Amino acid sequence: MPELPEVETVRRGLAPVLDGARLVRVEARRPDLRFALPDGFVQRLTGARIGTMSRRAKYLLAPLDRGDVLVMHLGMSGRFEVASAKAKQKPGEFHYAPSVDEKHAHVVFHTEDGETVTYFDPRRFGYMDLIPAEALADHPWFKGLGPEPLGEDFNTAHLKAEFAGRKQSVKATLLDQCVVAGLGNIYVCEALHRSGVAPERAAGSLKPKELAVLVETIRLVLAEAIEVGGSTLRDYAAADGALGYFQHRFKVYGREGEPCLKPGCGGTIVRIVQGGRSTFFCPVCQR
DNA sequence: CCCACGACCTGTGGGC
DNA sequence: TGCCCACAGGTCGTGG
Repeated sequence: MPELPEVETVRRGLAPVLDGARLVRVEARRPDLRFALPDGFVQRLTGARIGTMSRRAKYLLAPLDRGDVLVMHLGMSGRFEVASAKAKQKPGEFHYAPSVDEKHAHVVFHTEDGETVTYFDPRRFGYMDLIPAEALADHPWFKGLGPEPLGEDFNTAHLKAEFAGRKQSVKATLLDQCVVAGLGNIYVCEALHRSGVAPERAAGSLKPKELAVLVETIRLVLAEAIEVGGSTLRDYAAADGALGYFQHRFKVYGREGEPCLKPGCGGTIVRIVQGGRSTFFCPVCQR
């Protein structure tokens, strides 16, 4: 479920292997993911050294010493697996089974240190591109992006300005990456539930107090998810090297028909469809 | 300009 | 057991 917390968790899992690493071999096992891989993808990466892995919204960024930035988006089903050379030396502790999903292993990066990073993506909604560093900010994928929800530019004043006069539902508005960058279907549902705001409300109808609560709640929900991802990341790393998915107990998402977990609420979670996507909420405590 | 909706692609799980 | 449909974390383009 690659929303911001998952992408951040993936970044943290890849950083120890890719930060400062030189790529000695790159395999593009098919010419395209969601979009065609850029011209010379393999050649432009082979021999390049990666700087420090970073993240913007749901994009992973690997800056190269040649001036390009390798930009990666996980789409719906993208994930990485790391096969560590060191890990292979301790077969009792680590076990990597590269053939489990060979069919969807679309891109493979080999580092000078003997590490292998494999990108899997069954649905192929993910994508990669090489973009000159100086052109990143003006690139269509990044130009209109809203602030990072965990940064200081995301605050009540920002949300007030973005929500002002909007008739669109607050659910759909929060999914808009131009309003705030990195939220997805799950964490919007979770943040609205925790804030006590009904998803069908027009964004422009939220009161200042509700906006303030929403800002703080979004931060909390994402920060907690990153924390969970961090601890799960250690488990995964110890188990099989897979990155990108982890367990999380959600309060509303996927809980249709189950009792609301807000203390004293007593409501039942319902599922509706907004913009073709499922929204889960409690009609009792979300108003 | 704003918004709803279908498309993209494949896998999985539930119901019959 | 097998088949068919609904649905799945995200964007992007089209059309009203």
